[in-house]
Amino acid sequence: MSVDPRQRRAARHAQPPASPAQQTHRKPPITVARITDAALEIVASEGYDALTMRRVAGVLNTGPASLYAHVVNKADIDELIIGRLCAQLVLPEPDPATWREQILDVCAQIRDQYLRYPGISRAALAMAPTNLDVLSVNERMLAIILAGGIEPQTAAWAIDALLLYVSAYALEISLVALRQAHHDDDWVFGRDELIRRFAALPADQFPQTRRYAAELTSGTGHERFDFTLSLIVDNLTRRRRSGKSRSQEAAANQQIRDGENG
Amino acid sequence: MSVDPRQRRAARHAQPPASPAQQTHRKPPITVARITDAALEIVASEGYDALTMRRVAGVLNTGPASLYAHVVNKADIDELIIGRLCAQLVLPEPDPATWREQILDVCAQIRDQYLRYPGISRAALAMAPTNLDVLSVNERMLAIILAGGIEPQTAAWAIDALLLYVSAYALEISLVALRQAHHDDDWVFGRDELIRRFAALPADQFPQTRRYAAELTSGTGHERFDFTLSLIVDNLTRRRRSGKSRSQEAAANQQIRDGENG
DNA sequence: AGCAGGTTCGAACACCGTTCGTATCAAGGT
DNA sequence: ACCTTGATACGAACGGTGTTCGAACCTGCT
Repeated sequence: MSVDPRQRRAARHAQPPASPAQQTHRKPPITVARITDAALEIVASEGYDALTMRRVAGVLNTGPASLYAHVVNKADIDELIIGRLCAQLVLPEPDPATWREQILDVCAQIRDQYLRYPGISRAALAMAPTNLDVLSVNERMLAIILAGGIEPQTAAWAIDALLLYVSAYALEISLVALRQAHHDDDWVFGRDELIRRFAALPADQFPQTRRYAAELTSGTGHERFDFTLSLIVDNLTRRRRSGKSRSQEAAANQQIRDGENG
Repeated sequence: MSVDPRQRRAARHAQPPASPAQQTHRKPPITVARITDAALEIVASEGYDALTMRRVAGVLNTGPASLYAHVVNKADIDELIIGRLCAQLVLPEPDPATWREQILDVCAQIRDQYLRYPGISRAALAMAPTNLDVLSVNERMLAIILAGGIEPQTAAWAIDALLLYVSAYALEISLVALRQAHHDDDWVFGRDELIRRFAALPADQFPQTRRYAAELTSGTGHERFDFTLSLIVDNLTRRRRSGKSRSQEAAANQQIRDGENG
């Protein structure tokens, strides 16, 4: 019935475990799960740029054409690995008392998963928001923020902002890490080299950059990450609905859209 | 002596206009400026994925090998077009009274430039922060935020957060636009289709997504963009250094956060 | 047994970034 | 005038990519 892998993908969710351990034969069959495993293995060890149809097929001891019976596209493989990655997250039950820590924890988990598979966030950014696994993450994040008493519209946009920033942050970190690993030493600069370069800029054109080179290059750990996420989440609490002062909230929303050029 | 295009790139900045209008011959010579023009033309009309060495060479009526006398890499072309794009921004003189509007305006300009050249923000995300033109933008943004009385460390991290978010936002918008343009109609969903899909999700697993499908899919214009940027910039004012006399600036900021502290 | 349909996969297509070697061409030095 | 020199231009090719085609193969069912 399902020759077309598109129909396969449509029916991929909700699969019974089928028969257990029947591949006593020499060559195990190619499955979507094995393709996903191979792809993630490649990305984890060599980065997203090395994720190639031929490389995946090579891990599975076959040719690239064999994959297209199980997978529509390379974009389909991207969707598979992002889905697997989302499924590995541990999503807490929404708790109104600790919703802030909960949402920050989920974001940190996503970041760490992205960093475990360098460059994979590029696939996450390019993926359509149709996938069930990423929708599950969205659902849980929405539930957590709603439990914090934030307005639905604010919560929805906040989730978008958080996920977008997390992806971009992980992508940037991964790219410099991959550049370092590939060129091995130079052509990419460490923090000291970067400060030296900033100090060597023309003084009349880059006064602030020269003066604050240390601040510009700091944030080696995840300080920048924590900074931005706290910025977003802290400001969310100002817009939470409270039974008393609706006027306060109206003022806050007015403040939102007084920015430029609507 | 400068056969090597790397040395060309090093000497690319600060070029005298050289001899004017000497190409009275039939075929104008290939220059870095013409390569940049051709590349931007391609990206503007067909998107970043269509930016290819062969396409650029085709616009210039030559073969791909001819480009490598002027350019090191394709990454070098990426750097050229991002630099050109940054140079086209109009960066205001820092004004302590309107620093908030100024920084939002610069971000909106960057966003619009990114959207004018669909997918180009991928190149911006992947580029090393060494380029002079992007450093100029950084410098000006830093000066603007510092004029607002924000602490240097906070300002530096805020710039990073803003640029990262703007790039990711523009990339996402560009990608869905390109998907719409390529597949022409279906396989990509408009907002109505998306709401319908959200409503069709299993009720026990996606209660919030089903309930707030309208909020999740709203923000068609740049409302999401304005929301997030305001979120970041508004919360910056809370961490400004409480120091010397900054009366007018304090008044402006008081106006901003009038909803707080009664 | 015979058939049918899903699965595997070698070969190929069109395209990509990049390199090599050669042809072209303007200017400089006898 | 010629020859030399050095930079530019570019056809051809290499190895890699995603994807398709068609023929084999195997498996399960009548």
